[in-house]
Amino acid sequence: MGRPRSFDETAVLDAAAAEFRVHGFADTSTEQLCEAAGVRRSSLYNAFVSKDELFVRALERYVAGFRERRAQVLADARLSGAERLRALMEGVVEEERAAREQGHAAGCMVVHSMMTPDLRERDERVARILDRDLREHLDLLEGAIRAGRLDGSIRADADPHEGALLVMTVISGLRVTAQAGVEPGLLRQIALNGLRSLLD
Amino acid sequence: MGRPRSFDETAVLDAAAAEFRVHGFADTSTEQLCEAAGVRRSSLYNAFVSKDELFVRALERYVAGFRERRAQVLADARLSGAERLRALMEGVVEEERAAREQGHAAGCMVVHSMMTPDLRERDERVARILDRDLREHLDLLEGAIRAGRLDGSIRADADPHEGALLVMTVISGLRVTAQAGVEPGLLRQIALNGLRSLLD
DNA sequence: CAAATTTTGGATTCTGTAATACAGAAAGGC
DNA sequence: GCCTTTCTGTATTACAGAATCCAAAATTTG
Repeated sequence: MGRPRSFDETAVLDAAAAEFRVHGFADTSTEQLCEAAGVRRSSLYNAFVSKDELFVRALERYVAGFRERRAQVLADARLSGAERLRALMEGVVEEERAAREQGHAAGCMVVHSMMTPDLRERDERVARILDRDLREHLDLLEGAIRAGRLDGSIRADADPHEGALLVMTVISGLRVTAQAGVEPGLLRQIALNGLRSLLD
Repeated sequence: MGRPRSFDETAVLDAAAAEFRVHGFADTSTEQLCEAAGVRRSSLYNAFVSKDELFVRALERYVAGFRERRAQVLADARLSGAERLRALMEGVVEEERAAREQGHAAGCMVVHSMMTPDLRERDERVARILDRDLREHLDLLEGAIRAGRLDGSIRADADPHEGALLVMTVISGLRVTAQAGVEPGLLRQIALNGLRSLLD
């Protein structure tokens, strides 16, 4: 009963995440969010309590999306361990390439949130989401690295945990480097070189 | 003539940079800045026009400091090319170790500023400073890599430009990873593994 | 001592923006 | 046709934080 919602809640979250990932929390106004989502302010506040609440939900959805795509790649038994890592990096590069076509870098909600301790402190849920995402990401990466050691595509002397942290570090670094306007082709090279300790 | 300034201008800039590097521009209030610098608001505004102006000057000084320390290491003819890169990474790790003792990660004004396109747009000086810093950083790195290729400490097939970008990427990535609370020892391992394509 | 300038401390103003309020139209279910 | 809910559009409020102002004390030079 009552008029149904005319917009897709998840579409709004995606639009919000798209803004937050490039501008970060503080530099994204509710105005921008309405604009990007194509929703009036009243509707937005009616559906999502506050900017903080919207951010948390957008972050949740953002990491969930990555979690899924990551799992898809990193646990794909058809690929060797090394191929999984390469495919993962390719995904990042592709994202940056697509963003570049729009005239900016892709940005990253996780990098922004990690770099902003105040955000984590103001809402413990943000900290929880980031911690969980990190753990899961590292677990998947370690799995892929172990698989690679078994199938011979990854150096046998590579430590899975250290290797996983390296992959995370390179991805975060790429997010920053991409902001300088470095071309996707170069980003790919950087990514592969960065993982050389695992792949050779 | 007149009462002399009782505080050291550069000390205030350093204190401001210390705040900005962990909280970023938007999440640092003028209150915090006064507090950190031990200066009254009136004095601060008297000496530095505005928060924006203070930020630009703090950023200038921040990158100048790094520029100097970098040049010291990366152009040290007594070290092999590889040793210079290792010393550079050691500096980053050491910074994070020191910050960790204070209970937080070191942060980075450059990473924050790079990730915040709005900042670069609002003040072209910020863009100029970042661009110049990037160029100089890459130049120094390329020099060290070339030196390493000659002295045999760096792989002969390493492309200097790609290598320099890799080093920058790894450093930026470390700034993010450090925020997750990873121990300095691990950070060092990550750094070395990340540069494996150059050092082996 | 006089002039100049900064400091202190607090009060005040200004501004951007998050958030609320509201009236009427629209779109469903019962 | 009635009830409920959401939508549009605009207007208003609330608040945080940047910036200004001020009067009195302090510290220097000449």
